[in-house]
Amino acid sequence: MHPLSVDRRSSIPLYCQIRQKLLAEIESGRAPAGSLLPSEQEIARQTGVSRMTARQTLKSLCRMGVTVSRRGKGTFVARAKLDKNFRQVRSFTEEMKALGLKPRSRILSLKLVLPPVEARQALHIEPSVKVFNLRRLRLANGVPMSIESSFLPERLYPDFERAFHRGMSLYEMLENRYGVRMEIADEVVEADLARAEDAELLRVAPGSPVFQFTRISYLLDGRAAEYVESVYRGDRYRIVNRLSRVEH
Amino acid sequence: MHPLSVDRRSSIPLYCQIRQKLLAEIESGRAPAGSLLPSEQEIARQTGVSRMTARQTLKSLCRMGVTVSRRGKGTFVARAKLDKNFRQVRSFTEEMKALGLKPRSRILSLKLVLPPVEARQALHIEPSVKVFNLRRLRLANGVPMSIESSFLPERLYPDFERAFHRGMSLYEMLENRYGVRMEIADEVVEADLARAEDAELLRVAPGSPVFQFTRISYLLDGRAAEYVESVYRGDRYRIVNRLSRVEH
DNA sequence: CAGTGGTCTAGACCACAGT
DNA sequence: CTGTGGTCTAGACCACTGT
Repeated sequence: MHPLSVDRRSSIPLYCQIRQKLLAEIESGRAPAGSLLPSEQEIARQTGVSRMTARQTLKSLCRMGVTVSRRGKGTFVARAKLDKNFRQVRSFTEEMKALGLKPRSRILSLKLVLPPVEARQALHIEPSVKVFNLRRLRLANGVPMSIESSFLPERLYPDFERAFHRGMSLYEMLENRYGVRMEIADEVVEADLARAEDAELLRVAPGSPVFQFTRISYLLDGRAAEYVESVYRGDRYRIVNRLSRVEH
Repeated sequence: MHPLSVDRRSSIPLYCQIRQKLLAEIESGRAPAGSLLPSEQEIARQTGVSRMTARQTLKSLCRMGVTVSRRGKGTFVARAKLDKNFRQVRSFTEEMKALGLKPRSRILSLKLVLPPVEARQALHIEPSVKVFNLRRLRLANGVPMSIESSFLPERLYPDFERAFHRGMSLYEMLENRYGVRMEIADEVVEADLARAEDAELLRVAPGSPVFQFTRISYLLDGRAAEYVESVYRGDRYRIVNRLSRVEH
């Protein structure tokens, strides 16, 4: 294990600097799965930070799923980190890039519509109020991956229909143009069979296995700002998750 | 919002006491989604704890997905907490109880076998070494939910075949009898169609949508201690997840 | 016993948001 | 400007693990 050190003139928080060094040790294989990381005391001694700061480093790694800590024993390296993080709000674009794939989208339709009842309930919208419905086909390296149907309340996104163009990142645009930032999202995943029209777009046989995602995104003030239904190809997509024994 | 207080004679950590009170406010509806919780300073003032302890309370709620914190703004209540937590290592029994369902199991088979190649690779076992294979049908309120096939290395669990009986919790037994505790697990979920023999056990039509779970559980020292393949009925099971904007 | 992480204190300075 | 959460310090006592 390389000796640890920090740069106190840097604007990067000390615990982040130390975390980066420890992550480098782990990713390089110098700290393999099951091995013991330096203790809080030891990190504090080597770097000159206080024990609370050293502790913050180790807790952070623990929450990332990279390590496991046990009182009286120490902090141990867990298995190699997984490529997909199921816990974080991410756009399709971000997710595909993280997997090393080239994302692309095709807009299937963009209309102002009366929302289906599920979207209306999720968005707490009165009957007869219209919302924007954006349907897109999502591709990775040119291969169809999913169909995404977003419902966006009109009052939150005035003039959306004209402002949104192909190739734009929806989340970036909502944040930059409307100052709307999704802070948290609830997602439900179901296993289903591809319906004929979806199958055609996804280029799979009708009745093929698919994931059905339903997502409701919320703002800081608790308002629902997006309702999304997506169909993912079961043969090209998998959910990966790391579980911890304890609730942090 | 009720005034906060703590009992310093209690053995429950102060931040947990405060967290319980805040959770009660949220669950009762007195602190609805989008409302502002007391600030760190305010909690410290009301309870007499230090600001760092008050802070620990709010960070903990944030990590549980109950709140969202923003510098300069405060800590806001997120939507009602979801019933299933996809992040925590849980047995089928624990999970069903959390959903208010009555779990039951039927042992389909328990044999010492040469493991399939996937299990062998996951468990890092040499060819020709045998492992225990426990196959169980899982039921909730009497309705078949899933088929679970666990592969357990013989050397970790001597005499397992004779010690394990129906009705026992596998995880409890592994911990109590063998001192083996799964600290972390990696899980992969795929969408698939029910094969004929699984469909019969699950009482669904062949070709029905199912979730295919693959789980590898690890000990503190990084050793793989369990490889599990499960098939869940797609019509009775759904994955629920809460996503946060930030990586904690 | 010494070493580990878990909790806690009473301060400090900072970046950011809203006035 | 005040108030918020984010980072950080230099101590403290505790529960748990190993020898």
